[in-house]
Amino acid sequence: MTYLQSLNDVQRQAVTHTNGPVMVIAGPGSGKTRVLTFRIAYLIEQGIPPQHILALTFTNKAAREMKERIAHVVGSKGDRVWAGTFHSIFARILRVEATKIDFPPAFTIYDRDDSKSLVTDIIKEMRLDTKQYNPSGVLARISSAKSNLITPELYAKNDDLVLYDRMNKRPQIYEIYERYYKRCKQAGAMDFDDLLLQMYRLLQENREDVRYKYQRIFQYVLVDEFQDTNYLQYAIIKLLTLYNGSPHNICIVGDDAQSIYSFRGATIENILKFEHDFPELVTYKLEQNYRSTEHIVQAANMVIQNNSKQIPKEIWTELGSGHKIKMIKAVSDVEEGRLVASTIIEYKNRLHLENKDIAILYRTNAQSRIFEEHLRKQNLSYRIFGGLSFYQRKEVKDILGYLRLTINERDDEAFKRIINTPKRGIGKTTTDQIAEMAVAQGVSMWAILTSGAYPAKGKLQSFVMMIESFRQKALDGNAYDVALKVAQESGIYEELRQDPSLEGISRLENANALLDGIKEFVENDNADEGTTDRSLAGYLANIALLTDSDEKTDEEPNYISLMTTHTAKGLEWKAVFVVGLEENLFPSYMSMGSPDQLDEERRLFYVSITRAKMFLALSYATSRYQFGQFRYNDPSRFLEEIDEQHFETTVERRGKFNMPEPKLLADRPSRKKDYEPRVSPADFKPSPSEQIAEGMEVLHLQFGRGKIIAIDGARENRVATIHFEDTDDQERRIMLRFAKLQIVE
DNA sequence: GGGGGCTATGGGGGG
DNA sequence: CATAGCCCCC
Repeated sequence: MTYLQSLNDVQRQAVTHTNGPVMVIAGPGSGKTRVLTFRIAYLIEQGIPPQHILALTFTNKAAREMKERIAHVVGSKGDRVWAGTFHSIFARILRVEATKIDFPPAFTIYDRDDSKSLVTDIIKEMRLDTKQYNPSGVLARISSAKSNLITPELYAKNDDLVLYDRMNKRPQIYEIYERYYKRCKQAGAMDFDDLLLQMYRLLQENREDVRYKYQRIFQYVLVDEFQDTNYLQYAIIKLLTLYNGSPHNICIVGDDAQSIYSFRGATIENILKFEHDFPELVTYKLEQNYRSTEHIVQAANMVIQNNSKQIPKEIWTELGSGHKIKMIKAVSDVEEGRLVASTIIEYKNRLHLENKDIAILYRTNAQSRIFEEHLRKQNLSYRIFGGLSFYQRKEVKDILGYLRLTINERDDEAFKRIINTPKRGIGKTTTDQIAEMAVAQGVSMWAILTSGAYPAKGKLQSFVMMIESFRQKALDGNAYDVALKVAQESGIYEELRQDPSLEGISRLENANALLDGIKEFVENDNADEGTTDRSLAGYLANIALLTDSDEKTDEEPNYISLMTTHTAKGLEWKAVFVVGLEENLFPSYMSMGSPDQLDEERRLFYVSITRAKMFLALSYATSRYQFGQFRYNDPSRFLEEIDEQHFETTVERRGKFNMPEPKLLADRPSRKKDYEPRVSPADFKPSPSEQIAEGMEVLHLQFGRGKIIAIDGARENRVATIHFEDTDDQERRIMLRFAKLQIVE
């Protein structure tokens, strides 16, 4: 057990305290993954059979890393540990137990697009307005209800929820939820939340035999990133660990300061409830940071102190004071891209860093483009994580749609996707009629075609026969055989081959890559991802839960990483650039309204800066193109929370913080959420910028009515000084090239 | 009834 | 800047 010697005292205690409830509060870089994996290895060495250990994580990457490191210590028997994401472990169990909760074993997993399209259909069927009942918003309500274990029946009976919806002029959400729930069930489909909700139902509802079975299997339960669990996830964990006679062998690991997923229902309440539910709990705090040098750690400590609620702890490091934080200021998003790219080149030369040592972290995916352009210009190789996943590309989803309908004939979302893809002359009118009949009769669209309810003649007949031939193939062939037949006979291959454009070629490559992936899956008997199910259904379940960051790449692994701050959690690099540090972007304008949400943005910033081992650079742009408009934002409040002793350069300061190009900014920082248009966009007709002159009265979408006091600069660079009476009587300087202004007659 | 092109609209983070 | 809805033509 030599590995135990590599741990510090607290880490070792957390590893070897195996019986009873344990909570490990693990600061950034404090060796959390080591503790988790060594704990599992230690359990196995103590004689606990690996198949009785359950380790739940939030990402596939974390699960994979854990499994690899367990295998490193205990060898191949580590493979039998139940280690995976909540969603993948539950999907695996649900597939085995599906019939007990009235789902087909080959149930479909609806992704976000499927869910959204179904919700949109339902809203339209109910003859409601899709603007008032914005599908994403409705889906968010449904998702949040599910995460809080509120079924459609409970939703309708819940006064708070119903009142809230009524106040928001969406009183029928409860009914949409009801219909949505029924339709998923009818389609033999589960959305991401259902993987949790149905798992709960499986264990809870009159299924004592099933519950006992899994309580017996999972004798030791570990939960990573516990601060990110929602009410429902904790409810499931309790069903597995909190019962009469339970040894309470549960270990939760997390850090309240790194809780960044409340938007998907995560609640810090779970930590408080955990202490209450398991009173004999023993807590260990990992406070020594082995990742970053002092300026970074202290800056992080300072930032997080501004949050009101937190478990007291002080992160410290022995790695020396290290380098100070670099501040990069740009006048525009484009300049920010250029400066970051040139700083990277300088770092590489001066500090001998490689691409793989460097990351650029941004708040929103939309920011990636500019950095991408500049890195390419400088011949720096990079990889963008997140964004459109491989499995979300059209050509890939089309093939997957056929495979889905092949194994689950009730999968209406797949049906709608492929009925006329590629074009085979079955149009909207026909599809709508089939869909309408299916809803009216409470059966699947496929059933409408095959029961004779809708005469399947000609093109429809051929479609039915084609799908049936795929089903036949699925019976006597493997997943790859079916996929190949689909690609060839559906017409997808043909269509892609006929597209000679670069984009078309790349789409054909994607289709081929998908087939290769399926082949690999079929041939790989080692069950590396904890899946022993090599069937088509097994394949589809597996990839439904993969994200972009899980994909393998052929490229040599020496690239600069670009990803969102959320995706970066759990990762580390020698040099980290956190970019776009502006009010309304980071913190996001969506979070400006509530202190709780601002605290979460701050935790996100805390997570971001603690990814850096040696070099941290923070950047912002005073103006950026956003939502089709040039906008001016103040530097992020988070920057002011770091003491200037931690910054590399002392710059001329304006108040606490220096603001470049002060002339382009309003007199005082305007930290207001006045992003509601002051002028109705429907009535707004921007005038050509050449026509705008001194003395005119103009309208601006955000700032409202104003008078042009002066114009200076020439041609493209004309800047108008405008006095807006609607917004705090402020004067703003706006570049006419970008501003959209309407002249008032 | 089906297909293609255009306009309008909305836009956060993820399994 | 991407997708949905709409209009017009076949």
